[in-house]
Amino acid sequence: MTRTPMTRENLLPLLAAYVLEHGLARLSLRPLAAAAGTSDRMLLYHFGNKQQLVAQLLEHIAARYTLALNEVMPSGRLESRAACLETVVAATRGAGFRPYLVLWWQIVAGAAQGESPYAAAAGAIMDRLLAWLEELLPLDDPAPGLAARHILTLIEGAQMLDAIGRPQIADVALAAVPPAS
Amino acid sequence: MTRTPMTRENLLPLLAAYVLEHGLARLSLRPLAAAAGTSDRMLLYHFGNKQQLVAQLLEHIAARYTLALNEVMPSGRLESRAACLETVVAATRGAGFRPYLVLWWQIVAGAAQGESPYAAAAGAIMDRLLAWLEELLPLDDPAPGLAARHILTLIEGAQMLDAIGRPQIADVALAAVPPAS
DNA sequence: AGTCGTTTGTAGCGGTTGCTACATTTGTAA
DNA sequence: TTACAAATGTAGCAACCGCTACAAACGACT
Repeated sequence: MTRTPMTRENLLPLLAAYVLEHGLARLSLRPLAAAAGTSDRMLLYHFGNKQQLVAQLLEHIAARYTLALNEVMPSGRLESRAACLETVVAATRGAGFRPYLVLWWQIVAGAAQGESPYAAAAGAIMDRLLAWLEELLPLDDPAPGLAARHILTLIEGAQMLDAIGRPQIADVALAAVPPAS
Repeated sequence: MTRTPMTRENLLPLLAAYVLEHGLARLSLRPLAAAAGTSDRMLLYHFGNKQQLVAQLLEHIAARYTLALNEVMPSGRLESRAACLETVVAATRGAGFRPYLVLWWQIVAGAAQGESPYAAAAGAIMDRLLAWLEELLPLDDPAPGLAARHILTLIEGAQMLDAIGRPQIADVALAAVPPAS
């Protein structure tokens, strides 16, 4: 029964799991600590205060999110922009992504309000997603940078419409052919 | 000095103004009431409890939002899909819309979490925006329903990217030509 | 043996939260 | 004038919040 020392690093996954289930909006230290098998005092001992805890948690979750994407996604290039769009949409609409997406819109809301840790996490995730989209596009695409940004914008709009219960609007929009190629 | 009777109806605009400035995420009754010139007890007297207050507030704000759109937007039809996209983006990127957009992403976050008043408000706003986009498209557009949905999806994706501090991505995406017409 | 960082126990601070109890004042209609 | 419901003032409840204080254990390392 060697008790693991509960450093910041091996605490973060437990905290992230709780946050993915319960969201960031009404996060409070005591239930969070209980879920991770500690006390609020220990969280403050390790992270200083709640702000810093949340900031580190956002970094951790942003990293996890891109890892989750890598697992779900094919590694090779696809044959067209349309295939690229379709593949990403199909993957991110899977049931396993729901918790991430609920959290995602809370992060966006925080970023929109100007809270910098949220904006940083959201920006990092989008940058990663964009780079990853470019690697997915066919090699002969005439303008991969443009295409990737276009597809990303469409996907995010569609995900928002999904989130608020208007997937039909997104479906029609996504069925429309993306620009040439 | 005839004291206005402070019914629910003439209280809502004052409450909405406060919420537009301070957001919904950390809304609490006492500061809200103070801003509207009442007490928390009166708010509960009029609205029953906080949940119902927020629900009515969301309805009110959704209505206001579409009114604000109508004021900013041209009434006639435009000559192309591209012009339509450009016009809406320019209007919603104006400084006057910032408070609405900050609130908007909080509503989306609430909707994504499954809170029904938020989903209802968000859905109503998107439906209205969609109908309004269809009326803006040129009469000779071959598929106005499809075009409106496509443009709406793009716009919302772009607004999210704006909100998180990545307007460059949105710019490139919006510069790409929307599908034929 | 002694040191040091980590973990825990116990307890509480001052503040805010949504909400309620009770008594009182107002405006209006019979 | 009386009656009654709407509106308000004052006061407080129990719960929770982030955070702190102080002291005692623990473990690993020198």
